Amino acid sequence: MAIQRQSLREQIETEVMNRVGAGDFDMGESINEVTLSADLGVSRTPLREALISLSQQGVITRISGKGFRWAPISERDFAEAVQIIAALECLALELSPADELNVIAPRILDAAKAFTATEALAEEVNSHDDDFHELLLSKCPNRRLLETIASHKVALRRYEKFFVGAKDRVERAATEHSAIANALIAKDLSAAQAALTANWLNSTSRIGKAMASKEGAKAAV
Amino acid sequence: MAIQRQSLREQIETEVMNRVGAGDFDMGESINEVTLSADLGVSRTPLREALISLSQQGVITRISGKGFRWAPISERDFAEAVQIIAALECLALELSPADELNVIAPRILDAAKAFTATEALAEEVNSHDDDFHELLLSKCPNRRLLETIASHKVALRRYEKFFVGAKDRVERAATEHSAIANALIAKDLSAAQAALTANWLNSTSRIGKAMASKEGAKAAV
DNA sequence: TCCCATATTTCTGTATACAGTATACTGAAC
DNA sequence: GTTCAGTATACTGTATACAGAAATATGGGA
Repeated sequence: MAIQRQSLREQIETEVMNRVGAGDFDMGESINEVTLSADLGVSRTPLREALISLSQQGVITRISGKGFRWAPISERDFAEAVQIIAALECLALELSPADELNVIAPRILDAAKAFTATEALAEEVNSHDDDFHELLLSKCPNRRLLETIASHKVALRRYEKFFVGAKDRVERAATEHSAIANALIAKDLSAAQAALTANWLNSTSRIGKAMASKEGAKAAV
Repeated sequence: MAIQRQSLREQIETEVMNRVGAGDFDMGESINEVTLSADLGVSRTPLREALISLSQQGVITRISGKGFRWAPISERDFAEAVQIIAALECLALELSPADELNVIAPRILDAAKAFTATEALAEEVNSHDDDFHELLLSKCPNRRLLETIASHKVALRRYEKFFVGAKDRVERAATEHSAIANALIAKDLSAAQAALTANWLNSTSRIGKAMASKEGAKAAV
């Protein structure tokens, strides 16, 4: 049994990010360390350490003397992160040994198709999406690269709540992911990269619309 | 007058990195928080916060329960970081508005040539190198990207000491940088990207040799 | 001499305490 | 009513204290 005593700081980091994903915090607002630490049932020390870690990942901004603040969200901010992730995932594909990529290509296609089978539960869709990308990059030998990608994806969790309502999300993802997988099966790396980039960049415009409509709904209340 | 009271944590971070660049620490070894904080004349709290920040940048690794450790250096580790930086700087060029890039292209060439004029003082060479890349990316509108690139470059400071002895470094850099600049002047973005990538990847093989010779010198003592 | 168990020390991870700065509030002058 | 000064409060940044886990040293038995 592999009980891995996780440090409080790490637990706090994941818990905070779960709450961020659930939309429990107002992005752009400042963070009260005392309140939050009390809410989590821990002291300020490990909380601050977790917040510093998250600020390095772009989830939080820190202003000297004024403490921490949830990094504001915007379509532009989302686009910036996505541009980086897309480029890095393309690099990861490029660095993956071609033969190993061929071996897993069919499985990647399966993962892409698995989408359509799911019910539209938001969490389940997220999980499938993560699985797909994880499998896609699983043969990349550059571990630092994989860590960097993961780090940037953390920042995107601030936008999770905007995804829940998207009806056509499942179909789109399945289509786009299948395109990537098929390109890999055809041993066409640059086509796979193009499809992968398209997959990411498309999400930007989707988010833009989702944010606009949610903002409208919010204003109506 | 713009006095900006810097937090202790930030000062520690820069001081620690300066010492890393100077080769004051043995990479791969564990970090004693008490000793280091006493040496810096601060308490453990801001030191730990700085170390956490640096661990996010890949300068330090942390093992639960065993504290911090200087991330080991190796040619492979260097190569991993360089692959990422090269890809991200290429992306930054791609995202820079073409017209703005044209405007600064001559200045970029000047910066490339400025190299040859310098004496071979290690610090001055580093500074020129940084200036060149900073100017090159100055028109990139994706701020997150620029921060990410900077973050990865911090990790490379662990290898600074291996650069000092390189005689031909100045000429090589001048040549490679000029190639980048000339491609930009010719409005050939992909050629510029190729030259930029080559510039970075070349540094990997150079580091490999430098590490081998320094290691040999160390073993001889 | 080597190995293992136990004791001791060291060090990390977390909580608490304190100081100084930023913010909010109150009240008086205009 | 508005503006400014002065005071009180809240909060961050840093230092210190404490508990528990690792690492190291000590000693006895094979």
